[in-house]
Amino acid sequence: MPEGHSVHRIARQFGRHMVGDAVAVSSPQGRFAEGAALIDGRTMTASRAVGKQMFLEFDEALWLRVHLGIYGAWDFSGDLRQDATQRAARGRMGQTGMRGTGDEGDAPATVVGEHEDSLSSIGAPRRTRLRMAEAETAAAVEGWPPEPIGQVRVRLLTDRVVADLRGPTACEVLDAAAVQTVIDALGPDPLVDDAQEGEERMLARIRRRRVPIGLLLMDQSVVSGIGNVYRAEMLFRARLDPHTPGANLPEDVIRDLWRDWRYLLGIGVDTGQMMTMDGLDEESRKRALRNRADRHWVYKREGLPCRICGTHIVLEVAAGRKLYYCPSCQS
DNA sequence: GCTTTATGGAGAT
DNA sequence: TCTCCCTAAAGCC
Repeated sequence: MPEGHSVHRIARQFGRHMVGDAVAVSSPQGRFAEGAALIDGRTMTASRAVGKQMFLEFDEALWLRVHLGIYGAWDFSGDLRQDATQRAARGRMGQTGMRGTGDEGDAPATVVGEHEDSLSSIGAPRRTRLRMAEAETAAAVEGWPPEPIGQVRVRLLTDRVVADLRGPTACEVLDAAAVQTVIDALGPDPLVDDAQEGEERMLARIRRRRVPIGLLLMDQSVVSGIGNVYRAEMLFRARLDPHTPGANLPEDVIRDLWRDWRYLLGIGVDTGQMMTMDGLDEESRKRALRNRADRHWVYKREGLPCRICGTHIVLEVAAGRKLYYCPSCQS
């Protein structure tokens, strides 16, 4: 369940491991059989992310658009090695397979790990494999390519790497014009748009709305990539009442929101985690990495004391989504 | 075992 | 504002 940072990370994964290669495309589950046939065997030529949307280009003509929604996930397995330089640059992500669901470091059980030597008898490339259901994993690690586990909507397979997609909200093949139409409808993304131009776009889109800022930050036509976690955390960091209409916000407050999003997204893409309490001492930082409950200011902390003032964090349902905030600090 | 929950969004009303 | 869809894992007997 990704916000913008993980979608960018996934796009980057495809850029590293599949762009430039011929890809066998299939739909083990069957629900994407027609779409898969359109791009099967083509070479992947580009990988892009805008907000929570990802676009994979095949042979410079057809694009696969994927939106993961709440449940969607990509699982990579196979030979995910890089040369030494790239590997060092990638940092911890290079150590394991990757599940594109968000905080990759969150659940230790998510990654089974590398099996560098375990399959040396068949000379298989080093592979990593996601744990779906524990009992099935051992079998899945054997052989290449691995058997799809669970409901795999799309499988992208090259000589060395396989990527399985499950549970996406959107998965379709588009031409370039249709891709542009989708992108045009989206608000600015700090990793796509020029910093200044993006700031102006977000500012304009917020200032003309009477809708509460708590909803506007989640509106992908206002600004791209913010989800429920970043929404709650950004509002706290700005000490903003979520109910404030966008049009009532001073211009510099909105500019600061854009800059904070740019900042947080950068951290998220670099680390794979939604670290929203920067400036922590080392011990707190380690604790935050170990334990999701220690990672945020307000998200999922309803009823707990605010880290700043001690007031109990409030949970309110807004437009069907859970909104967390401190009624004292954010007023 | 069964129920609940999740970092989304589209479409109907 | 409501309903529905998508799937896996955590939580709760």
